[in-house]
Amino acid sequence: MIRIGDFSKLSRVSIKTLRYYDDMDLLKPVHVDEWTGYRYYAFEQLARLNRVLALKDLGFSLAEIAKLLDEQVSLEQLRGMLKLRQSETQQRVKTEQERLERIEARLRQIEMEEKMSEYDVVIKQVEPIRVASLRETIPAYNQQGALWKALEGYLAMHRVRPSGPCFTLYLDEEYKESDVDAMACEPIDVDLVESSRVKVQLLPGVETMACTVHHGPFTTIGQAHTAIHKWIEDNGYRVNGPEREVYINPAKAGSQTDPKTVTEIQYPVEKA
Amino acid sequence: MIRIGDFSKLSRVSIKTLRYYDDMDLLKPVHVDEWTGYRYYAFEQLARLNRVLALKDLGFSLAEIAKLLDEQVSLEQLRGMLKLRQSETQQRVKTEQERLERIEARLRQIEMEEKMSEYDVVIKQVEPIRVASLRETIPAYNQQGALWKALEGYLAMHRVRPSGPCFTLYLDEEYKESDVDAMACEPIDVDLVESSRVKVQLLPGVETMACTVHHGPFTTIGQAHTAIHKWIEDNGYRVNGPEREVYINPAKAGSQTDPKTVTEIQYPVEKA
DNA sequence: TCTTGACTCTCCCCTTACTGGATACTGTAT
DNA sequence: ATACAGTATCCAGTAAGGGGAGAGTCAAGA
Repeated sequence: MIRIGDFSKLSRVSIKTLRYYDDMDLLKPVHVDEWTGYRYYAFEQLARLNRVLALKDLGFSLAEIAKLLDEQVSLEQLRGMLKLRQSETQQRVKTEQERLERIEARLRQIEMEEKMSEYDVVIKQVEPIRVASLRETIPAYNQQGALWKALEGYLAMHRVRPSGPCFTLYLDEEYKESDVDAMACEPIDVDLVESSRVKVQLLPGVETMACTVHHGPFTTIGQAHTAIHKWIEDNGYRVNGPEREVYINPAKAGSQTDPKTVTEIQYPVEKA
Repeated sequence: MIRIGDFSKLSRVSIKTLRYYDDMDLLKPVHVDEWTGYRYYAFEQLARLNRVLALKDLGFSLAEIAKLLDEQVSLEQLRGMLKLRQSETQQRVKTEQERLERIEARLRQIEMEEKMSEYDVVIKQVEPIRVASLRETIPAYNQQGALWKALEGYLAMHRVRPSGPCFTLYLDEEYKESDVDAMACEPIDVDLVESSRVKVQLLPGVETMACTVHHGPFTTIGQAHTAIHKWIEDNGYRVNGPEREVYINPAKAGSQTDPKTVTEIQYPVEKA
């Protein structure tokens, strides 16, 4: 029987860690002096400690290891736990590799432009949402006035108030300067009768939505779209659905030049 | 100005997290009511929050992000931080991939042998160590008696006591049944004069040493060597130096059959 | 036998980026 | 006036230990 310091040197595991493993019931000393509290270990315990370290190295938590060692687990269970470990580790590898891609994209970006981008793009999950919508082909992006007037008038008429910020969906498959297929949406909580123009629908959620925020007048919103497109390409994504413009802080009276306007641009994407 | 719940919904960041970012000085509300403590945010703050999230996604800690955002950092510094992030992330990818290999090796092993191995192999770092040594070609592994008698006699004569467990180094490049080139080593702290047979030397440290523990008589130590060789091969390593047998709990009087014997087998390895 | 220095003990705080809960206060709609 | 949703602060906990304080223990030399 040897004391903790010697056992620590033999195993090259710190004293703190050994005491912690004692507390966690992972590796109890063979004897603890009743009066002094000194821990005494046996040489044979090195084998168990090695097993603990080996399992830790495979990615098991200490709680799992304690379970593995003390309730003797069947080979089938062990295999299952290893498979789980395997898939979690694969997931982590993937996550880190994607992070690496994003870092490299950032580095390329500052090499190219000699500055940090104005727009920070973040991937978020968007929940399904119920909206009152009005879809129409409009002459150009910046001519949505009539659309919103009609939709808001309809809601007001039915005494329904939106439950969140309104947004436009752009449904063209590709970029168009004119004759834009746009859908104005107002999120609603309650029921609402439809009309020939105004439809109520549940927009499906989006798992991976690339989002960025534009702060400034509508006239410059193209910059945000450009930045997010660039980000999507640089980071190995691909657009796979209609984008949204969410009017977080809408312009006064639909002004095109109100500098206090805040808009979130959202593109549904997938890994290319 | 909006309240924290609405800001949370807009940003899809939890209220708890927003309060935490306030505490951490990452994102202060534009206004805090003096009487109620209510936090009020402005729409414009979404942009900063997005920047925080984007940087977090690149792997920066919150403290680093706070620094990045508040002390405006030069482009050069930013590039440096990104490079650092890059190399750390590459390191993590590598670590996780190696872990994956170990998991897969374990899975293969239980498929093959239908049981968990007796021996758990762990990679450890071994410090440089000063030893008194006696090197000789001996007839077979299990005939080290004379070697140890001579070395221990010499130490006793000079009133020097070993500072740790003794071990044997096997210096043959390949496996040999007979005429084994072995070196008996006793770690020492103090100075010691050399003799024609006994030399004092500093054994260099080993970064990656594959270690396992054999618990049982010497006669069965071959199993441990077999197991560790298999592990080394299965896990994509290669032996790159002389192995050691460390006599953690030496057999009584050099007995070959003492069942209480504990020996650690150490092979210096590198990634193949 | 005494002393000194090395060891060991327990207890508490710290790390990261939050989450959950308890309890109290505030704001708004009916 | 009341109910209820929203918000506040404070405390505890997470994984796997690391660092340090203050007190007790062990072994060797004088």
